[in-house]
Parts: sequence; C-alpha cells; structure tokens
Amino acid sequence: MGRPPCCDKSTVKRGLWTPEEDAKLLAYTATHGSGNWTSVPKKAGLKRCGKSCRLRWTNYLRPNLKHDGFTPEEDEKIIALHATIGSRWSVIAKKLPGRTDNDVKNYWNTKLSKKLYQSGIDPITHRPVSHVMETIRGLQNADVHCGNLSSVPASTFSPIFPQPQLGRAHGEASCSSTEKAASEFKWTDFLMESLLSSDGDTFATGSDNNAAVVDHGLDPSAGFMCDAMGVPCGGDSSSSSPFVDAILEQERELVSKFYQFLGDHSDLS
DNA sequence: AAATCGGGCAACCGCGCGCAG
DNA sequence: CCTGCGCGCGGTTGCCCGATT
Repeated sequence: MGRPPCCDKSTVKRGLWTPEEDAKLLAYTATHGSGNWTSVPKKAGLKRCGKSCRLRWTNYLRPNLKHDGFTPEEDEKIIALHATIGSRWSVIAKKLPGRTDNDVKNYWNTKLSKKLYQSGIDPITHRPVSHVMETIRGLQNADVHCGNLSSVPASTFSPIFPQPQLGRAHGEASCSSTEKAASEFKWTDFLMESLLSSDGDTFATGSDNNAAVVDHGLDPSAGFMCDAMGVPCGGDSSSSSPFVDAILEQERELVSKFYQFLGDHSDLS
C-alpha cells in the first residue's frame, strides 16, 4: 500500500502564486511563524497544499532572501562545494546566506555547469574534459572488474558519478589493502580542507555521525567513497534477495555498456 | 508580424528520514 | 518494535518570455 497523498489534488489550487496568496501566507507566518505546514492552508485561508505553502515560503517569501544575481564569489563557492560534496544543494545553500537550495540548483543547472564545461572543465568530475575522455577510453579497454579498475586513478571519479560498484553486486565484502593503496590520493580531501580552513566550519548534515563522516569527505547518505574510488569497502555488500541481485546485475551491465558507448564516441569530444 | 525555439525559473513530485504515539 | 505523519531534499516538469527565423 502506497502512501496516501498529502492533500486532495482535485480541490487544491496549483501553479503560480498570486500576490494575494503571497500576502495571506506572509500574514499568517508573520503572526504564527512557520511550521505545521499541513494546517497552514486552512488557517491562512488558502486553497493550497501545505507542501506548496512551505515551498513558496522557503523559496520566495522567507525573510532575508536574496533575489539578485549570483556574485563571482558565490560562483566560486558553489563550484568548490559541488566538487567536494556533489549535488547536495541544501548543504551548499546553507553556505550561501540568502540563497535557497532551489536557487543554487537552478543556477547550477542553467548557468554554472555550462560555464564550467565551456572553460574545459567537466562539471560532473570537475576535472579537465580531456582527462575524463582519456579515462573513459581506458575503462573501455579494461576488463570491467573491481580489481582491474583499481588501476584507474582514484581522482578520476566524481562523488556524484562514481565508478560502477561491482563488488556490491557480486558480494565482494571489501576491497583489498592493495586496492586501497592504489588510491591513496583523494582530490576531494584537499578541496574539503581548503574549504573548511577558509571559514572554519563543517558541513552540518543533521546528525553528529553524519557530520563526522562528511568531515572526512564521505557521504553518509549516498555511501560514496568508502574508499577514494567510490567502491564501498567493508560491511555487508551482498544482497540477500535474488531479485535485488538481478537488478544490480542488470544495472552493472548497463553501466558497462554506457562506458563502452562513450568510448566508441570519444571522437565527438 | 507570426511562429518557433530555447533559456530561466517557479513549482511539483516522490522518496527518505526522524519522531511521536 | 511498528505505524503514521510531517518535513526536507533532490530530481523533474512545465510555464513564461525573450531571441531568432
């Protein structure tokens, strides 16, 4: 059984907000504060979903939001943070006063990623495009297997586009120490260090454990970079379900074909 | 002037997490 | 421990509007 919808979509208004609706929501939050969004539409006299009210308030009506263009300093900060933690827009937005995650996400998707690419930097890996293409060609020639991939420099893989996680599908519990040794250098580490030293802060992620993990350049939610190559090391890596194993196997094949496709079309770059 | 295209952005959707009962 | 609910998040969609043909 799926989760029931938060509101009746047939009776709820959708689409752009009118100035009158904004005024009602502002008036309500000014006197009652934000929170308990499910009851806000009723109390504020709005025919909107509570979720829609929350979104409108956090992305547009909230006090101290900046509505002007991004500065070059903000650009630099976004790029550096994206290189370090990937597309965790809420974390990035917290580092930019007056900006929302939606702002940052839209700005990245429409402007910054293109700007980076035009300047010869791959917006996914944050490495020179030529290096990325070289790596893909290397992968095409390599037998796609966890052990063989250890020969590929660890810095090749992006946190948000890690290499195929084959060990997980085949129940390989962990990578060997030699595999780890081959990837001692973590380019994200020095990015993180430079960021942290610049403002002396850490990335709050909602729990102490998570914060500690992020401090070491790891992503507690996505599980990327258990070692520097994006291959999970340690822990239970196999699924107990044949169904899940089949899906993982299928995913593995797709990733392999994808890399092969990129290699076949490397002349397009 | 009209039609089409494409960029930018606001809003929506679905999922995961945390918490209270 | 389980379940339901509220909230926050990232990804995606769709509308608006200026540029181009």
